[in-house]
Amino acid sequence: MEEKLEQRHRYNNDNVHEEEAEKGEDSMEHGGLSLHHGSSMFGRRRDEDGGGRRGEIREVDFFSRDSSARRQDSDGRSLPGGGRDDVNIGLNLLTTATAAAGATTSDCDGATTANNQKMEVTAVEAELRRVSEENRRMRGMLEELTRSYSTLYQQLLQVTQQQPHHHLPGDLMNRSSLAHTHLQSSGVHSASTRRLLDGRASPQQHDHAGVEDEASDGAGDASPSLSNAGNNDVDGKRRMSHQDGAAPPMENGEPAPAELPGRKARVSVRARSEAPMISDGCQWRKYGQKMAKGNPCPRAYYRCTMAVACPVRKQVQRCAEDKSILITTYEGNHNHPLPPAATTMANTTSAAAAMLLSGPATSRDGAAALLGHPAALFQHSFPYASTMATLSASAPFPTITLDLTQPPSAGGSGGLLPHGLHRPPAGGVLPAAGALAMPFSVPSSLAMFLPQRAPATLPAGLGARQHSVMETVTAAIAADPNFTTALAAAISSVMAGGAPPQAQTTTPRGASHGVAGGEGSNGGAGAVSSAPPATTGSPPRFATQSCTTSTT
DNA sequence: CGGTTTTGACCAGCGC
DNA sequence: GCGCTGGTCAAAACCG
Repeated sequence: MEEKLEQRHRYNNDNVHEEEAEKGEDSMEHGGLSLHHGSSMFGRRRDEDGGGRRGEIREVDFFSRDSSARRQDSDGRSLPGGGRDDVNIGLNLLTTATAAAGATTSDCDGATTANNQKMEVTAVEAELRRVSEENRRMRGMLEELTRSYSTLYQQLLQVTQQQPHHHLPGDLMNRSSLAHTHLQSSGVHSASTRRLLDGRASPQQHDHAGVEDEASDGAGDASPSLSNAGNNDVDGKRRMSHQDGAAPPMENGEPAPAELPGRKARVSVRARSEAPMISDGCQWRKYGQKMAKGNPCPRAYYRCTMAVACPVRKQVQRCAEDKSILITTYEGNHNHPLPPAATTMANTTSAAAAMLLSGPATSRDGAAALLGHPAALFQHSFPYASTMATLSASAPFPTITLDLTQPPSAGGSGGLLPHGLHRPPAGGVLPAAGALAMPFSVPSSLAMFLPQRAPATLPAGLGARQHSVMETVTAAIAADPNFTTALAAAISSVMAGGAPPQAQTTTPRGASHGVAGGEGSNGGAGAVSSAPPATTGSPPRFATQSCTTSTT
């Protein structure tokens, strides 16, 4: 517990440092901002309401003044006396009455006082009535909101339920994540709902999902992670030894995710970014760097450090063909709660990984064959995200590539186009940028993970942050014919703290940050499994020293 | 001082 | 067996 707190604290501090050093915004802040933004959707409304309410209360408290002001505004001239008509009239009348009474009876002081008190009581009662009415109205609004949420959620479930069973694993995972996010965000933890979600899991996925849920609960937070896909192995050697197909045993006492033998999924996220790093909401530590064959830019290896034994790793490398593209490959499951900023990407990558692993393919080549339906599944989950399931000829793991290099603007209609499945060039897990260019635009919810997009796509730096939550929602909706699903996804991202507004670019630390060419981070992927702290903000720094990267 | 990055060494798998 | 490659380790350097 204390460890977690410490880690979070550290996370916060780090983010703060990064922000201060770089863009002035860190992932945590993103998280915070995201939350703000996220809540702003409702919160703003609430604020407005509150303001209105406050205004109303002020009216009550300073009624005469407000009334006067209104008068002046509407009439265009000041009506000092008239402005107080409503309120003062009463007083005047009272005074008049009192005076009149006084005229008849000289000892009216006691009566006057009594009348004043009576008036005060009446006023207070009236105010109480008004406040009560206000409360009733607010309660109604809350109920309406709750009802709307429930309805939306039900619709989401229905939509996802309509999918063919074989699509369930990934979908379930995604839905589960969404649900968890929603539940967490709304503070509603319905056991029945969870059961419903878990129960829908395919037999294979069911156990895993259940276990994961439990684990997540234990952690006090859902931890969408890459995957169930897989590779929980903490160390590469173990992973290597598991390549024979044996499912990873247990990790941290947690049963390894159900995964088809011989398959280890990886989720690769391609994001166009000139920035050194994109933050995916997680905290990473670089543990190695290698020059990869066929790519002038070194490949950096990162390990998630948000939890002591988190098995999630990621590789960051710039695309050889297009150095403006960062390729981040995620592997493994987070065994810890993720910050809000990390959930969206985590959900996305989890779904992708699960989809890849849940396919019928039993061999590497077979995996390629399975790409068809997973893509469909993924599209269902994230219709507006382009996905390309690719299988590397050289990699022992099936890899699905999420291409987020297309500008959101292209997306609207593009999202409706069928996905193309590509086989990566031999010898490379990651397809060339050109070859992989996809017809789909990046969903706003995911776009937020892109550090800095090409000028055309997103305003660099702070500008990107100015995207509103509503933009995210509308973009998602616009990109998806399925309103419910899109809305759910958008809300999920918002509630998860992935406020679009912040371009989550991780800021590189120190000189390493920059990447000129290097691998920056991209965290985008992180989301995949990790969504690191996003740092946003200030203009990216480019270090000329190396192509590699940075941490998020 | 503690955490992160750098970087050369080491290990394992694979193809020839 | 050897070389290549991918991936990881770990000591030293670096940084806040």
